[in-house]
Amino acid sequence: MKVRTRYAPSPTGRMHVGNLRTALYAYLIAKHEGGDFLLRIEDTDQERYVEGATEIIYRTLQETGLIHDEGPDKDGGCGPYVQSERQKSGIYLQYAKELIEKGEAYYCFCTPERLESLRREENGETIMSYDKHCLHLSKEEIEANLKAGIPYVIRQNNPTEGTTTFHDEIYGDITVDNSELDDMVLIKSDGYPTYNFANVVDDHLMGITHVVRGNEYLSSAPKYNRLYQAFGWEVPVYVHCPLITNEEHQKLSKRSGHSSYEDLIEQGFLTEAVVNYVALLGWSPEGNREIFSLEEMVKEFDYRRMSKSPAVFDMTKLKWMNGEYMKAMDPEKFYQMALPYIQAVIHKDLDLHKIAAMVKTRIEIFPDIAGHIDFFETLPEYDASMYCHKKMKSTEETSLQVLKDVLPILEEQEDYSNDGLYKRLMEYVNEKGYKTGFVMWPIRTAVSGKQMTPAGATEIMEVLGKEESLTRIRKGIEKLSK
RNA sequence: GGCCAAUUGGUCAAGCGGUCAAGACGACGCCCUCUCACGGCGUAAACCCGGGUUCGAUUCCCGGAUUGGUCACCA
Repeated sequence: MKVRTRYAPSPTGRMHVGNLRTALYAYLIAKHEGGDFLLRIEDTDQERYVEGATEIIYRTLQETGLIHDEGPDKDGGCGPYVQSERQKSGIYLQYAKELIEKGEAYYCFCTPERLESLRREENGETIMSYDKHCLHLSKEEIEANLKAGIPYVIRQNNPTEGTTTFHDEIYGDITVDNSELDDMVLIKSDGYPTYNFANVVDDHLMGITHVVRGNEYLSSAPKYNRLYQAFGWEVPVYVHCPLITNEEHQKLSKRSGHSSYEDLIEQGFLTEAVVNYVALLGWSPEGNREIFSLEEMVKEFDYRRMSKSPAVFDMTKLKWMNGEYMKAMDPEKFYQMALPYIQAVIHKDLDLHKIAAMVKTRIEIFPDIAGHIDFFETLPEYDASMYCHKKMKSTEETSLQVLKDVLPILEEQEDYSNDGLYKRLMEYVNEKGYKTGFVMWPIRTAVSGKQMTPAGATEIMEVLGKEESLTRIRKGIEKLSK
């Protein structure tokens, strides 16, 4: 049978990295087997619906390369793929009624007030379990209530004795007492299905073979089994993904600042790196490789190698991985992407290609660029003590001497290419019997005003050009002469 | 609190009864070097705690501890 998985997000905002990973795994499981990956929009909660959120979903899937085979915009014969549209056709109510016929569900007319009285507080958490009050309503009472237009929901009728076991590919068999199974709402009083119900109905109708979802649904999974059984449907393969947490081992929240894909992109991360990194949180390939393109992941992915325990989202490692992608990137593409960050700092007419190349192996994320190249634009204020460097054996005195020696040489020098400058300066170095750094350190300091730079002295001068380089060196001499 | 799950270095993780317990990030050190980075080499750093089972447990079983998830007319 052809593998079919789906990603079924709610349009409530940006795509959380946990959701992104779930979507990724669903995609990989399907594609690894040559199956189909579908997109279904679960918008049954009109209150939480966020304008534009559906577009974010499309865009994110597009950018990350998780291309769906079927979805609202790609009819594969299982449509509609938006739950609110499916709802209009009345399918959920129809299936719920089928369950009522079978005695697996029942109408509930309980008021919010009565429900409220069922709540209790436990460790600051409000918890509630329904008492099957309306299960015992007579046929006549139900008819009367319905006729009177009293608002109702439809609840699942779960047994109170025995146990239910369901199987998860990652977590194995999980058995719970049926007494733990609450009579969850299937159809809300507004006529919309709940997530739990719509999910089961739609997954079945759309022929989903592997249900890939977050581990937070693990505890409600037994109820799903009961639903499938009640319908007499085949239970799909469940693949629950371990949680992704923040550094404090708490569920990633919007507050984390890096909880969504778009947050990360705004922070200067590359899509490929984010996808690659997130894939490795909760899954490990065979062997020691860590850098994978999406295509390579499709080939390698085996959900049996997923882990059960939650993983901390480690920004430090993501940054490292991003740096790896930066270094591996095509130079021209890197230049294009880095350009806005460079131009935010450099307004002079300098060779931006060269500057981009300098910075390529030195940054992890794009915003790092500014701190590396700001000195090209203007020479920062710096202290004369910066000329002292014990390893280069240079002091303020020796630096002054070197700069004075070198100034006329550089004034004469016509070829301001990196190679040309280096060659000429090395002549001076050799002539004097100095160490290279002894001469280069003061020059680089004068020309950049910084402790560290993304390039050597001569390379910087090449970009700065003769005039500016000389100005800065003279300024250095002046500073050291005081 | 009930239920469920998880538990290997700071983090991601390999391991699936016998290993000096992989690898990666990070940290630290060395080399390379016109600074910093890149690159190369290396060091430190872990099986939550008890009981079993077994000739032998990180690995299997049972308890405990800890952490997390869940207990909505949200998904």
